[in-house]
Amino acid sequence: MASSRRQYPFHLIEPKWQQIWDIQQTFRAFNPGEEMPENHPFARRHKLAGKPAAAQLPPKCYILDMFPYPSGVGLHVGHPEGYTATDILARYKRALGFNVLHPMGWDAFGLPAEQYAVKTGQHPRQTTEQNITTFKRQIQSLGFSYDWSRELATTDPDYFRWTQWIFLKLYNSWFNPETNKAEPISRLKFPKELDLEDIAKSPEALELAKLEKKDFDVEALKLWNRRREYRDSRRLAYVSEQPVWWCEQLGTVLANEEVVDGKSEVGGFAVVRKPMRQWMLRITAYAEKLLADLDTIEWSTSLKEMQRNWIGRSEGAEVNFEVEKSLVPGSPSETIRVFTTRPDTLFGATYMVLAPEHALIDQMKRSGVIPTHWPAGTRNEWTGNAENPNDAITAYQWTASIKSDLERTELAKEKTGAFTGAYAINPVNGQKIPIWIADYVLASYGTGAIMAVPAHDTRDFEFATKFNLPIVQVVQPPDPRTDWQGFMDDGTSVNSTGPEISITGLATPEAKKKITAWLEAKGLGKKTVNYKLRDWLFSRQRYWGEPFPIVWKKGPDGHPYHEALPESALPVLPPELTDYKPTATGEPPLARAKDWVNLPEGSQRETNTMPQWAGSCWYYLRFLDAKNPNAFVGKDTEQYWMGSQEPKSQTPDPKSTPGVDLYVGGTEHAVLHLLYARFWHKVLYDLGYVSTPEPFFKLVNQGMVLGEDNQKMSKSRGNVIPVDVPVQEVGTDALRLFEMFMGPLEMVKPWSTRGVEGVYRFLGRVWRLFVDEKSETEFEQAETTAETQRRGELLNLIKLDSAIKDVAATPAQSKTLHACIKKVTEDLDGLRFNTAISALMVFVNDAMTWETKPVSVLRDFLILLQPFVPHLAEELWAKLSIQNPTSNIQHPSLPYANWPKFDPALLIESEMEIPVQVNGKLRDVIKVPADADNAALEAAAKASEKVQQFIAGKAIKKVIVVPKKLVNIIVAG
RNA sequence: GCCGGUGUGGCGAAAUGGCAGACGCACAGGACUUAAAAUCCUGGGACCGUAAAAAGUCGUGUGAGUUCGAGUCUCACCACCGGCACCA
Repeated sequence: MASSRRQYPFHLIEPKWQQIWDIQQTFRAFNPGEEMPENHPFARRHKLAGKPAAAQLPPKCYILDMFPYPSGVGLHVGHPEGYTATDILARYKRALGFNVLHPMGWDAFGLPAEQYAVKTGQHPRQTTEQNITTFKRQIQSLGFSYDWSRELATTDPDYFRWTQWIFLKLYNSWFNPETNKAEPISRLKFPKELDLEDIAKSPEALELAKLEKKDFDVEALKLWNRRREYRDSRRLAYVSEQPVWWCEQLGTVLANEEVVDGKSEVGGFAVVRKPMRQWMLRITAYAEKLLADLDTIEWSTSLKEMQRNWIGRSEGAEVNFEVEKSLVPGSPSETIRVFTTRPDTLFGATYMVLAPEHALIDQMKRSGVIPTHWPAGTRNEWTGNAENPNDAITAYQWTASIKSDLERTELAKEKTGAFTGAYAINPVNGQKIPIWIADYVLASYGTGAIMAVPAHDTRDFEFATKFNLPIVQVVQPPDPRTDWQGFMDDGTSVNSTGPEISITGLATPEAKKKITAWLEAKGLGKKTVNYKLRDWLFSRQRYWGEPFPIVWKKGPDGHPYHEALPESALPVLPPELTDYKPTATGEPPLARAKDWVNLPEGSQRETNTMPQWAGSCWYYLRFLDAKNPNAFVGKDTEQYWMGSQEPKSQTPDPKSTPGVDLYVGGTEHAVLHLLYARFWHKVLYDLGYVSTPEPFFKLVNQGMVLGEDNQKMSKSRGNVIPVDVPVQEVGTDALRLFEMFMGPLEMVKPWSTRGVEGVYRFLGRVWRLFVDEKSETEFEQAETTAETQRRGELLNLIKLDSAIKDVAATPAQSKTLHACIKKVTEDLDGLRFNTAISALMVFVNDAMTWETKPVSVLRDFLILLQPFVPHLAEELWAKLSIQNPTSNIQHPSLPYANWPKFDPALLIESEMEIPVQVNGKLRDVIKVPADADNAALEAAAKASEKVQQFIAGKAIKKVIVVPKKLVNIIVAG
């Protein structure tokens, strides 16, 4: 292809316009109150030059891409798909009159730069900056209309100081269940026993006493400690010692969301459960809001479903089972609390299972509920090889603890467990049921304990079958032929009558209601909602991330506690290191910087860093006000860009939506970034820092672009096409156009080099629709001899085709144009880029045959073309303007030219072609006047010769006439 | 296993319940050219026909249904893609 003649001089046109846009700052978006340069095309379009901008700005439109992680490899042709879609929309919305915010930045913290640093000693900042340079060059070569003045990187101290600031807001807030929102921690009410009765016991008094007398009130200190613990345990950012995912190869802990199939999402390394002290964010407090508010936003069903599944809400009941009293006199009674979604099956509970890590197990050992010998009548398959219950439990707990979760899930083909020797009492019928421990019950979900109903739960059924435990039917399937064993759906309760309560004969929903009410009345349980969602593990043992604005101190009794740094201490910069590995003792790399860690007054800095997701949780807010030194975003600015606004009555009539108007990105962030960002946004909303409860009003996932071989693009397959290749060979405009022409945005679709050439040919046709062939030949000859730096000017040699005249359009030409306007406009509104492009092609195919080409028609066409193919459209627009100055005076800048409005009157035909069917089969197409009434249509249809062949001599039973559409004649026989 | 999505020519794909295959790729024929490239014009679902047409029949994963009429709506099934997966 390289040897063939260029379709048009894109190699000169594209750099030329990118430079003009850059110098003119064409796509700079203006904030309320910002001064606008006199000659900026946006100011001219909206007549805002020299006026106070605040009140005058047109409605906003915020169009956002998921900002990339700048890897060293650069972009391949799959990357620009989403960027192209948003850019087309941004340019379209500008033409409609919106104030469009379309920014780009870098999600730049991350593991690859750090791993490279460990290997080579090169500072991650240096690697990151190099990668950003590469990415930026490539993205800029694609001609997107980003406002680069708002560019940001999450690794900039001016950025992450506000990430740390938001962390302080989380740290200094708690979730008040009464108001159902986050509130400052200062408003936390202490329980009575922790209330300060005596000012002398206040922390301040305590500190004074300590300093002056080297002595303190022990009681006051205890109270002070307990108050602090109480408060710290309720913060939205809190420290917790609990089993977390530890990845040895990555040298860090990971969040639930970052662990896939028992392996790290990054790198696919093994992960193990390990109890560690970690920072957590209380996302579970927002489970209900995160779920409910999905109904208020326009996301794809599949994406919403993914979030719903991840949040995993289930309604059910908690039920208390008394453990059968121990033989030790005077020992306290114990209760096992279980969660079930099927309280209606309570009569079928024939045993109980505790997770191996359940805290009650140790307590039961201590209280003697667990017997020292196997109870009489214990079956052989229940005891295994263990001498006594204690040994059995200890052995099983040990086996379970050394299993990784990979083994626990992947190898769990067969159920395992151990009998504790103890029994519980089923509250509905007083029956004694054995208590087991088994790792198919997870400590982290519900109460960590279950009542097992083997008749109506697959897992319980498997377990009961293996260990020979009783299986009792309590639900009758609606269809009597269905086997009740393992029947899990709704049916009718049977065998469900006890001394105080009966639900026999009730349908499942009623049975649930009745038994739950009874449990509540007896104090034996209550209606409960459970979520799969866990709190967000928020610390990482890494170097290249945001340090926590937290220090650790020791109380007078030596007890460590944490404290937030003041806002004035932000940003907390990471220390300079030469070695980026974790320490030999397994501490994070930051711990190597002793001078940094140990503060003069004796406290120590937190050495964990935040996860990569922190920076991306709020970057869309920083874009609004990227340079603001005083706030993470200015209040008026936030309200303008994120708040919903009444549509202003002007032409055109744009409407704004709350939050980001359009967010486009890959589906890989469904339960990571998109859930975390919603969570932070809701906290900021509760605290009054943002105007909307949801950040992203409309979200579209672009489908993946596969390699030409229909496989996902990857280095190992060797099918990766870097963006630079098509940009060199056919230009950015052709690349952009093909990205959108391949098919619907959301679909997965394969790359096609031939296809790119096809749209490139189309652009050549557009070019030839406008330019004079002779002048182009002269240009080409001049180009071969000209010096490189003068070539850009040679474009001026190219003249417009002499058929382009400043004359009125013929009716047929107007019709072609307006059909195109209608289709492109409607398709852009529906994000159907591929069909919009086909409409542009239809227009060009027709216009190529015109003997005279009216300037006004071509100008409107260029406005339609401009969002897709901005460089070529600008070049042709400029030529039209130069050669037809009078007619273009009110259109100085193509990106801000008014989007044409389609006139339905121009599309009305005088004659129409109407298909005629006989018995539903097409037999003829007849020409009729457009205003023909039903009777005339019917008569014309019957008069058709072809139709006559099928209806002659037959009885007409019925005639269906659809005005302007079709006639269908139904005949007998 | 559960949830979501998608099945239409050789290929990417279009079609408010109303002419299936717009637009493009690939292909074939022609024009221009010494020739090629580029460009322009023409053709095209399959089958059956025919010198060539016309006419006809069948066609949107499979099978049923609703309807004057179904790619589109309903039910059942099959295949592929994505997500979740001992979550009680």
